[in-house]
Amino acid sequence: MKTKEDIEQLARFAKALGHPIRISILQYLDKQNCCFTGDLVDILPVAQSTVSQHLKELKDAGLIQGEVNPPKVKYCINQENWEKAQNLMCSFFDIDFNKNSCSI
Amino acid sequence: MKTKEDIEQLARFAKALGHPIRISILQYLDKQNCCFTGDLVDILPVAQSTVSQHLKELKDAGLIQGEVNPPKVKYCINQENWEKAQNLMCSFFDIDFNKNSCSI
DNA sequence: TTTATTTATCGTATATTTGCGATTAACTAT
DNA sequence: ATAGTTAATCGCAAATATACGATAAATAAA
Repeated sequence: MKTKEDIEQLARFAKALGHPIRISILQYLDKQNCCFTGDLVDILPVAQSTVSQHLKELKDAGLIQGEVNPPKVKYCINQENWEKAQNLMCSFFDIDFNKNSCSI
Repeated sequence: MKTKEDIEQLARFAKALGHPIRISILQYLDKQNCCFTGDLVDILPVAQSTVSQHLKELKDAGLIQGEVNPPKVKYCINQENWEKAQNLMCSFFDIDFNKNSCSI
């Protein structure tokens, strides 16, 4: 959380998290590991095109990735960026990741 | 991160964090403990009215609070909601707060 | 080839966000 | 009472976000 780049990256991640539908999508993906667009359309209270749009935003933010499996698309968390978001957020909130180092 | 309310609350917090200027403000407040609007206007690359607007959004989200000290206004982090945001974010990212319980 | 399935994209409408200068409000100090 | 200081608010413009139905693309199945 020192550099301008970190601040901007954190803001981008946070912005992507700034909608209940997108939080729900990420939560579901984290739980299920992966899923198809259709699975999300089934459980979310918005139209299919709207779900697609939110998926695109999460993908643009780098938080998820899609694997085309025609005619379906399988979405997963992008682990690398997910951890990056985690780290930035923890650093921002002063949460010490090494709390559990517990070397006695 | 179970209820609809938690999801919506987290999204509100995240949305408030979704702009570099607001991240910078919160970071500064966290570091300095408190400060006046003018201090922020001095260090941020936007107009005074724009800073005020971002402060209003952070206040509306509950992340900061202002104490009128005419003609100045002193802003601080709202600790209660700050911790709430921390908790929601940690729970969302599956970060165990009790990692440091380390009871041997 | 036609049909069905799934998802992205387009076009559109509406709402929200962002940023600015100008003004107003609320005080202090003179 | 007047002037000065600080910060919020207003009015505006431009950009972005949100949501939807309709359409298109890409493929599998018939």
